Amino acid sequence: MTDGRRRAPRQAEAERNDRALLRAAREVLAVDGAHASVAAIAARAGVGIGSLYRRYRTKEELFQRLATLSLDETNEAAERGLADDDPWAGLAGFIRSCVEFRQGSLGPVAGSIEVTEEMWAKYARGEELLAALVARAHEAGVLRPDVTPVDVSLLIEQLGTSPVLDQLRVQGRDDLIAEAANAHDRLIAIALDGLRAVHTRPLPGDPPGNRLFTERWALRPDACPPSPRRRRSASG
Amino acid sequence: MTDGRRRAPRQAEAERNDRALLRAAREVLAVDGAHASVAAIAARAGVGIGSLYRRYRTKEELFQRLATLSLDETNEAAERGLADDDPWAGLAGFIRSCVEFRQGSLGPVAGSIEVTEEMWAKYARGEELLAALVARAHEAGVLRPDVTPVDVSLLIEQLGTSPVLDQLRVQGRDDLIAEAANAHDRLIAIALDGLRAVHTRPLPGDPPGNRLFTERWALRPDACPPSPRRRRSASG
DNA sequence: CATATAACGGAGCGTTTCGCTCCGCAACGG
DNA sequence: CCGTTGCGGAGCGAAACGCTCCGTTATATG
Repeated sequence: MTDGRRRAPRQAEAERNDRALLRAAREVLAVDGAHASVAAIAARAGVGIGSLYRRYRTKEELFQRLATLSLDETNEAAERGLADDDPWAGLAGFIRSCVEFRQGSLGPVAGSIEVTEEMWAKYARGEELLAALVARAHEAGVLRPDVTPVDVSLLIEQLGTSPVLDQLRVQGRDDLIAEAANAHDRLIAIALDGLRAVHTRPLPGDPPGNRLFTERWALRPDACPPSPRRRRSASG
Repeated sequence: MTDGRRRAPRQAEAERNDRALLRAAREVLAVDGAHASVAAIAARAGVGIGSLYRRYRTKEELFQRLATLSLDETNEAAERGLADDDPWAGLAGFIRSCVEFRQGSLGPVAGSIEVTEEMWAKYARGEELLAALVARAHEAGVLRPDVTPVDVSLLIEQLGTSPVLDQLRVQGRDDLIAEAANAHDRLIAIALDGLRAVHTRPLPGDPPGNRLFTERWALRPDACPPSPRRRRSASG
């Protein structure tokens, strides 16, 4: 019995492994999309499959935890953005943060994992924060007038994956990765400038609705990727 | 030998099937990335697998043909852009065209198929055309000064896939597809505006080099997706 | 040293998916 | 009738996948 006095060294290793798993999962998801395999995640984390399954009972559970943490990171970034006195810098910093930690890489798992109540709650909170960020930028006159929070969210997802960068990573071309990352940064800068209020021509069509985000997360039973091997059979 | 007089009716059907296959391949690639399966392509084209393999001997051959056609489309779009008297409209139209026909969806197969000499030649031609398009826009002062042709190419690839749109398509949410497509158009408009010369702040870092494009297409034997079942064994 | 405990890595099981082959069938021409 | 030509898809061997199970290794105590 350690009684909680001092962490056993193996317990510290377990914690490091958990963090490595979550980071690896995000990276593999960004590259392989919906087909990301647990074996690839474990390998990338430098951890045995056994350890992964000791921490998470199923692939779905791992992805749910990842999604929850991603929502947390999003909300923290939004709060940091609101804490910035400059409305534009706050919004731009938020977008950059979300792109940086690859918020969008979880998109491919939408519809294939069950959305917990905790996740919905965090998502709703993030919606409020983003709405505030966007509203403040509009009031300050620094954001082009017809840009909506949904536009911003979609832009984050669009920029959240860098095809070239991810592919070079999976190919192990470490010599080109820095250049590709810089190239990606340039695209982000271009897109952010496109959001500025200097552009007065209205955006095409009607503003997109929230359903584009919410409905794709509705669990559809035929979505195969994460858990074809159902643990808990139809219970109720 | 029909000698080219009149196509037999079955031959016309074969041609329609070929076109359907190529279109389906592009769509499936956009959604499933490197893991796109021939069965999915054939099914989406409404064609039997047998017909696919009568036209193309391997999956690799299909993808090579697709890539070649994609390069043709790119070059035609660039020529149309140069034919436009307005330098900005020409460049923007080129970008829109490439995004529209999903030029970027072939990215995931890079490194997994052999690049033919014909493909390299067409690619080189496209490089020249794009350089001319960009140079002309710079001379007219409508494109922000430090944007390079590689920036433009990467932007096309970045915008070429719409995560939300593709996912809704695969989920069969036809009711939301129009809205998602419109949302994607808004992002394109934003990004294009970000390219305009009204923005004078320099882009971060050094301009990206061509190697980001060329080197990823170098065939690496461990890239699994398209033809694990090698047809022609090492015939060196 | 022996023993107990706890976290580790990965071989391997059963299943699914994949690239591709093969063959029976339908549509035309004589 | 037969011959030709293109069609669709069942099914084969191989690979990948989610997950289980077990032998190994590291620490703690005598």
